[in-house]
Amino acid sequence: MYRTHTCGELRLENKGTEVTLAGWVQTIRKFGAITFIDLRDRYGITQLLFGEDLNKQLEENPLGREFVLQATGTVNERSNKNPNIPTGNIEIVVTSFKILNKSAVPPFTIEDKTDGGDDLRMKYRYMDLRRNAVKKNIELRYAVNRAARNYLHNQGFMDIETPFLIKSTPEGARDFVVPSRMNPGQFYALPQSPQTFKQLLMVSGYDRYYQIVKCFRDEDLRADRQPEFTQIDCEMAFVEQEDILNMFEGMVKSIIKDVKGIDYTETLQRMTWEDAMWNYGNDKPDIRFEMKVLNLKFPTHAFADKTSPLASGETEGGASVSALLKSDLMPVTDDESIPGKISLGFKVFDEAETVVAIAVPACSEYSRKQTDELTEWVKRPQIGMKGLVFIKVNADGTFKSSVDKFYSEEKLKAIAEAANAKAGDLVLILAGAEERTRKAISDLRMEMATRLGLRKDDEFKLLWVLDFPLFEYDEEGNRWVARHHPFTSPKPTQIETMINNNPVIPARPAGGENASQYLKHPYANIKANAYDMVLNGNEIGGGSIRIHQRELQEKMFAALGMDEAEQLHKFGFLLGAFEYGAPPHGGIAFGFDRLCAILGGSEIIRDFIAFPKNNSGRDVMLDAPATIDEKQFEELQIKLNLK
RNA sequence: GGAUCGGUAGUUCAGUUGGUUAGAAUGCCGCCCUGUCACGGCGGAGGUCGCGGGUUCGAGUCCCGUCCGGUCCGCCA
Repeated sequence: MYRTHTCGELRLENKGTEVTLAGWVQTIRKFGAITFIDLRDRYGITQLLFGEDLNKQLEENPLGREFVLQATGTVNERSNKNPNIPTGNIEIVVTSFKILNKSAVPPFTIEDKTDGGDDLRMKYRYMDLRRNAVKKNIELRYAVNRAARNYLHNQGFMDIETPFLIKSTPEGARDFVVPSRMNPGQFYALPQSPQTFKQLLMVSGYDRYYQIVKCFRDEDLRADRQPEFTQIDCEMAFVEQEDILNMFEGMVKSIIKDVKGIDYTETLQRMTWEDAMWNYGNDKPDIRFEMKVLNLKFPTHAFADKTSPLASGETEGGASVSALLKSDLMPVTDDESIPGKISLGFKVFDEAETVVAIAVPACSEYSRKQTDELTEWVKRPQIGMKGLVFIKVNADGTFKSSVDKFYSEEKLKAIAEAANAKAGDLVLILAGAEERTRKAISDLRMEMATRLGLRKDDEFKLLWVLDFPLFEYDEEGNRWVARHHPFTSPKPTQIETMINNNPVIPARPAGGENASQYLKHPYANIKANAYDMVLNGNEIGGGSIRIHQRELQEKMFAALGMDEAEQLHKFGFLLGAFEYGAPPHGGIAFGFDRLCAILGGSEIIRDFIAFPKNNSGRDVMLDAPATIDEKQFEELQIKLNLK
């Protein structure tokens, strides 16, 4: 027997017991005659005391960090107790010990605050995983896994495995492909998700399915994106959107309760996609803080139902304009060559498709240097704005703005008030093309919140975002693509629109700065029966009510530019299944790694995966991917043609 | 595909306008120490400044190329 107890369980009540522990040497503290050794395992750390009588043995068998050690001795009450660890009241007075295995000197310290950099820790991940900081992430991951399984099992869901070797259907993400030796020249693809299989399971009558399952996408990586990642994949039959929302709101609350001990009792806010874009510039808004977006000028084709609280009813080049944008300090000359176009007097706002603002709390004291720095921040290529307009709402009630020469103080005041700015706030205004500007104001909002410490990683705010557009326009391919996926059903009232309109869009006029031409097509306004769950500004889950009739599915494929032959080749099995009694169904999939990371107070999913890949998709420990043997190429009848 | 930051001792980093023998902390090795738990004290070893080329009397420092890593944009149905 290697051990009688773990290194985390002995307490004062075990005093006098003879025990044997096994673990890794964390630290050695030598004091001439006596030696302390902290012995570590998965469960904790226990101090071993080596007395004078063992000195000779220690000299003959010198210990080092990370040696695997077995020690037998008696549990003793410490004379100097350590309140920082659970076993701090006791120590083991060692009577005999055995080195089970030696260790080379580790390249970094196995401590919470390690001295090792990311790259090195990944190369020696098996040692990095010994560190408490990593271990508690892996433990949290397992806790989330169990919580999800418990909830779903109790709700009657069945875990059913689906295959990993499937067929490539190059829609959306790039597939990882696997050559087939038995079928030379042919390839499997690894699933980007078990989407079609879970739909087929609904057709088969397994009306509550789930799987915590690996998915694969051959796309570039990010801090929150890995080429292989895990989803909590779920599907239900005989459900409407409402049923799914309630079921999975329950699941996430149950996970938060089990894992974090937090009773998340409030019903999740539901926000339409359009409201999210309008008020936050983002389809996954972080609602832990306010700082909502004020729309001063916006393209009416992008927000059919929206009017600015300050809209004067005037329009300019298809955009709705707040009267506040009209300069009252500079002469206004209406450009009569464009019917309906109104000149505002301030060129930057004149030329912009969209003008949006946020009020940043308690930043009116920003110095010139700080506002300049913010301006540089929005001008970076990643944000891509040409500049930043600000209004300082001073504590004494005065206003100071970078556009003082265009706007009277009354007007600045009215804008600031409309943006909900209080005395001491700083109003930031961005102007430009719709999509870019809206993304920029969202990025700026998040950045300012981060700087102000408003994004607390121990606070959790959930949200449903609903009514996504069904289609998105791919300018490069000059075609519509499914925003969610091609199995998502449109809102029933909009099926007509989908059927009765030609998906083809006239080519965009050359040199047009306005990239949102396609937004004017009827397809742009078709909304999907789709929903995302958002946690602290991160999309943690998304799903939809699916199409379950062959006719509509064919229409959808056709809208995405697939002819009949292609449809049958890629998805014939699904279209066939829909002819044999497919029930109405829908589902959702949660990003398991991401959910774990956020619950762990991080956005870096790598830290919550035992053996992750690096930014270039490499496993630096295995040094994979790698070349394969010539023999393997021969068996596969594959020749490299590297460029 | 693109942008950007970084690569100097085992490790984490500093290294000024180009200028003598490239530093610190930590780790490692040795000696001392009977109550430490970030132990302490004294001493020691440890460097192809990622790699290749160039400019220069002289390059860790400047230039070009390249490799590796981080972050982001594109991409991620």
